[in-house]
Parts: sequence; C-alpha cells; structure tokens
Amino acid sequence: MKHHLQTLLQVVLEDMGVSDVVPDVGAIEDPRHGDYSSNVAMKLAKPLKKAPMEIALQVKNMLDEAILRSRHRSPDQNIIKEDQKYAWLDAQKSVLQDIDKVEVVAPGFLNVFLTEASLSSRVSQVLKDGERYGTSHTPVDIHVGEAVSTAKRIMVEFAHPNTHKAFHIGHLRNITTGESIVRMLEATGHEVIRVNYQGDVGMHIAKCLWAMTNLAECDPGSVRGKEIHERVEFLGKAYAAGSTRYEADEEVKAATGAINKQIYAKDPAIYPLYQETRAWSLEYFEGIYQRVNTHYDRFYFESEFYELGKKYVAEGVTKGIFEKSDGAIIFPGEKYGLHNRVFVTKEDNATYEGKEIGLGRVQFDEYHPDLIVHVVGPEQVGYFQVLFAALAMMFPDTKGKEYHKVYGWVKLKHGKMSSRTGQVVLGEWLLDEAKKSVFEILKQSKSNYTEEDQEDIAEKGAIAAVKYAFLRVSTDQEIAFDLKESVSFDGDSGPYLLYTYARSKSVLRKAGNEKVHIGNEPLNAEERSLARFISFYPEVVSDAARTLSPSVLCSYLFKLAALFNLLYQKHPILNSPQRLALTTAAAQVLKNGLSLLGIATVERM
RNA sequence: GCCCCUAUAGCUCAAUGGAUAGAGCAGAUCACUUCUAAUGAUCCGAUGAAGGUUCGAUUCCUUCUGGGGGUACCA
Repeated sequence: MKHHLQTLLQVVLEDMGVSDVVPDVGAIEDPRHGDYSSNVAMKLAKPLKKAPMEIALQVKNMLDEAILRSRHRSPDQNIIKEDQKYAWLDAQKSVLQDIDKVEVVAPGFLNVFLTEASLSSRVSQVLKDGERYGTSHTPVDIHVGEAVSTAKRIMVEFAHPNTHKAFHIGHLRNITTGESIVRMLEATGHEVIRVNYQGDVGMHIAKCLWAMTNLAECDPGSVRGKEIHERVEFLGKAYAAGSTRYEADEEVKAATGAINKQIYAKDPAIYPLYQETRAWSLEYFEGIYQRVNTHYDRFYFESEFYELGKKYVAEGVTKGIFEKSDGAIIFPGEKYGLHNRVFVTKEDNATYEGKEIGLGRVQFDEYHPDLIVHVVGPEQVGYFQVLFAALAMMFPDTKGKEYHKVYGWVKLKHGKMSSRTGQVVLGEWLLDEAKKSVFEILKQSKSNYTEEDQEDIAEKGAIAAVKYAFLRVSTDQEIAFDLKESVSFDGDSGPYLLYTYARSKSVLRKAGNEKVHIGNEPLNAEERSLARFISFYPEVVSDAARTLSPSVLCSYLFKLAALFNLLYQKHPILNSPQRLALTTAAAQVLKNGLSLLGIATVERM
C-alpha cells in the first residue's frame, strides 16, 4: 500500500510540474492521523517557494477530484478520455478506490484514510496467504551503514563461539540476532548462507591447555566421562585459571606461547588433548544450536585459515599491500585514515586478522555471496574497518561486499562479564532459569496440562522469553542484563506474545465451525485498529529486513498483540464472523512474525 | 593523547528530521458466575549541559560533562 501511495503521489506531483521527487509515505501509529501520511508538501515548500499548506491543499484537491472520478465512472460516461488532465487516472484506479479520504493538517501533513473495504480485503488476504503472508520474492535492498546493497545472495556469519571458552549470554544474543536476521532476509526474497566462524586456535586455547597440563585442579582426567556440560564448564574454568596465571607470571606467558606453537604444529605432545577438548566444545555448541533452533550451512574454523592467511599476507607483501615492520607484517591502515594492524607476528603466527584474509577468500570462492554480514560485537569496529580495507586491496571482488553488523554487548547490571576472569552468565543457565520460572507459573494455573504439554510450554516459553528480551532492543544497543527482567512474562515480553497467540487459538477452537468472514459490515474502533495494523505487516517485515533490525518487528508484534487483547477484552469474538476473521488473521500474523524472530509458538499455555 | 560508540521517566527500552516523545517494569486505583487475568482500563512520571542549522531537532553540526570501547604482534 505504501508503495502504491508513493506512486500515486508521484504521479500527482508530476501533474503539478514536479518531477524527480520520491515522496515519503509512512504508515501511521495514531489512527486519528489516518492510515498513511506524507510530509511531501513540507519538503517541497522551499523548492517551490510556496507555503506547505498551499501545496498540500493542491495535492489534496487533485486527489479528491481523482477519487471522485474513479468512483463515478460508468461505461458510457467516458469522462477520463475527454479530460487530458486526468489521463493518468486509469493506472491509479485501484489505489484511488482504496482511499476513503485525504486530509490536510497543519503544518502540511497529507493524511490518507483507507476505506474499510480495503482494510477488510487485506485481512482476507491474510487468511488466504497463511504462512506466506508477509513474505516476498523480490529481494529488498539492504542498508549497510550509509550505503545500500542490492545483494540477492547474502552470507550471514554469526554465533562464532570459541572452543575452550564459556558459552555465555552474549553468544546467546548473537545467535538470536543472527538467526532472526537470516529469517527476515529469507522472507524478503534473499538467498541466505548461514555460516559460523569459530575460534579453535590461538592464545586463548593455549592458555586453557597450559592450565590443563600444569595445574592439578585443572586435570582433564577429572571430568572425562562426565556430562557434556560439566566437561565444558571445566574448560571454561581452566581457561580462566590459565588466563589469570598468564597475566601474572612471565614464565607462564612464555610456556603458553610455546603451547600455542605446538598446537599450530600439531605436536603430538599436546595435540591429542587439544583435539579431545576441542571436540567437547563443539559437541556442546551443537546441543545449544539445536535447542535454540539454529543451524548452519558451513562451519568455518580459524585453524583452517592459519596457513592460508599467512600465504596470502606474504603475497600481499610482494604486492606492496602489506609491510614488514618491527619483524611483523602489518597492514598500514594509517595510510588510509585507519590504524595499523599486525597480520602476521614476528613469531610468524597469523593473527586473527591474518587468518581472516584467508577466510574472506574462501567464503567468496565457495559461495559467491553478494554480501557478507558479520554479526560481531562493537569492540571490533576498528578491526573490521582495517580488515575490509586490506581484503578489498588483496581481492578487489570483495570490495563493498563486507559488512560488520554490530550487536551490543550484554553487560551485567552489576559488574562486568568476562570469560577471562570466569565471571560469566552462561547461556544455558539463563535458558534453564527461565524454564524453571515458567514451570512455577504452570503449577499455579488452573488448567490441566499433561507432563508433555508442560515440558513443551516451559521450553518454548523460556526460549521466547530470552530471545525476545534480546531482540526487542536495537541490535547495536548494549543490554544491561537483569535475570528478572529477561525472563519476564508480563508486558512487553516473549511469553506475552505467546500467550496472546494461544489465547486467540483457544477462541478459534471454541468457535469450531462457526462462520469466519470479513466483508462490508462496518468496523468498530477496535476492529478497525486491528485490521489496519494487520495490513501493515508486510511493510514492517520489509523495513525490518532492510535495516537488519529485528527490534522493529518486535515493536510491531507487541502492538499487534495489545490491539488484539483490547478487542478481546471489549467485544465477544464468538458469534461474530468478522471478529473471528480478525482473530484468525491476528493469530496468523503473530505466528509468522514470531517465526521470523526465531520464536516457536504454542497452541495453548 | 588520538579515534569510535553512547546519554530519553525511579529501572529497562522505543521513536525513516515531523503531529500531544511511546511502551514495559516498579508505585496507586479498578475489572474475572462471561471466549485463557501470563489479560485489560485509569493515574503518576523523561530527551545530560550550552550553542547552532531547520518551517519543524530525541534525531543533524559544534563545544562541554558522564559512561563504554578501540588504539602492533590477543580474539
């Protein structure tokens, strides 16, 4: 609808002698200001040297006239052909018929009110399209920072936990965000490749292995054969212990460096232990991916790109892209307004950035993406600027196709989280706490649930609570984590949306074979509000995908649920074909939208 | 030192340069013999400071203050 109105306004403006203007048109929250609004008159005030109100009124008059003509046209009354002025009217007929009225409001807003018939037909469309409602086949353009990408095939790289380290709530936010972005892109006509780049080599792992081989309390033999989560918790502790000693003791530092070398060299003295413990981490991660309903097309590992990275960087030196400096090989970012970074150390180890030169090449060779979105924290903004610049010089085909999507840290409300010191909130711990809370609520409920139902509701409710708590905040915003709030079940929360969905399904079950239909009957205020909001959904999905912003979708779904709950509160739904149709449509949109957030619904709760 | 991000109600968060700055939580009050009260309704309450650009600024620019991050051999 938005697009149609845009075109219509464009045509009208051209008729007024204004071309090359794409008018802004937006869906309006407050129904008193209409369903769609444009500020084009105010934008044009200066170039046209006219008062905004005057322009707006002129546009309104033309639209009114056109609407009138589009209504009263009959076959024998060939007004349109006679009147050159309205030659464009035929093409715009269907939009014009959807418009009830146009209002002009100071200081120059053009507010468009849609007819109830058009809203009703959109609700019917939801019933017809079902799960497909809101999806599209032609890819929307993606905002990548200041630029706009027309990419069709997009690689989304997310999660990237490191082996031998704790999987904390920050990783959970990363996965949740990445998963939702993937789903939104798929829904808007993109081909998506899901990848996960995991750090399985480097100093952090050497620290962990140093602890396991040097500290009695970090003896891996003590956890062999135990549950996977216990083994992984053990690794986290060993890493923290190794890290602390590393910083305090020069000898430990040297020994850890030596272990690092041994791992890269696959030295049999340490390699079997490395492989064994690496496998623990990976097994554990796989369990989490399944639990939060994520999967990947390709897992990349840092260990794959150690040699390759070094090779490309060495080539880069001969091309003059990289330089030797103090024994290391650096990319001289300072020449390009960035900062210098070491790609290969003087010990001849590829650093994170060195390896990623190899990764970049392989990613483009394997999948030929038009765009790679790296979902990574804000501390790496400068790092990626340098990396992308180096990549673009090494491999010009990657230029403009790399994007760092910043996701904000999850900080503790009290204190700072750090896997180095071992002060972390584990991802699974959070999910389990949330699940316990749901069980508590189920216990107090009057309804009788089978044990299977309870398990299903608790698990899905927990995932919904945690995921929604992360997604409702703008992706790049930091989150001050508080357990109580993140597993909240009231108000603007995942369970609220799940509850609303379950409630609507409950009504629909009770309705049984009752007639579900929306036609030309007048809509009351609550019905109209809900109908118009349902009709906004496809545009919201498109906007959320365009800006890679799940939070946009969250706000929408919350508002939609609130509108449905209000309707539910004020008017009986059973026995009203119209309200049953609205309920069916609202439920469908909730389900579709939650699915794009990576949240599964339950039929009862 | 230099660079980047950030500051909205008691707390946690919204707001493509637009209309009376929206929610949730917390607090006060009200509504379940009625389709699920994990709900709904009402009240209370906010743009860090000072300038500037604009018809219009939470949004853009400048300075200041507070918080976070980065800044060569970690990832």
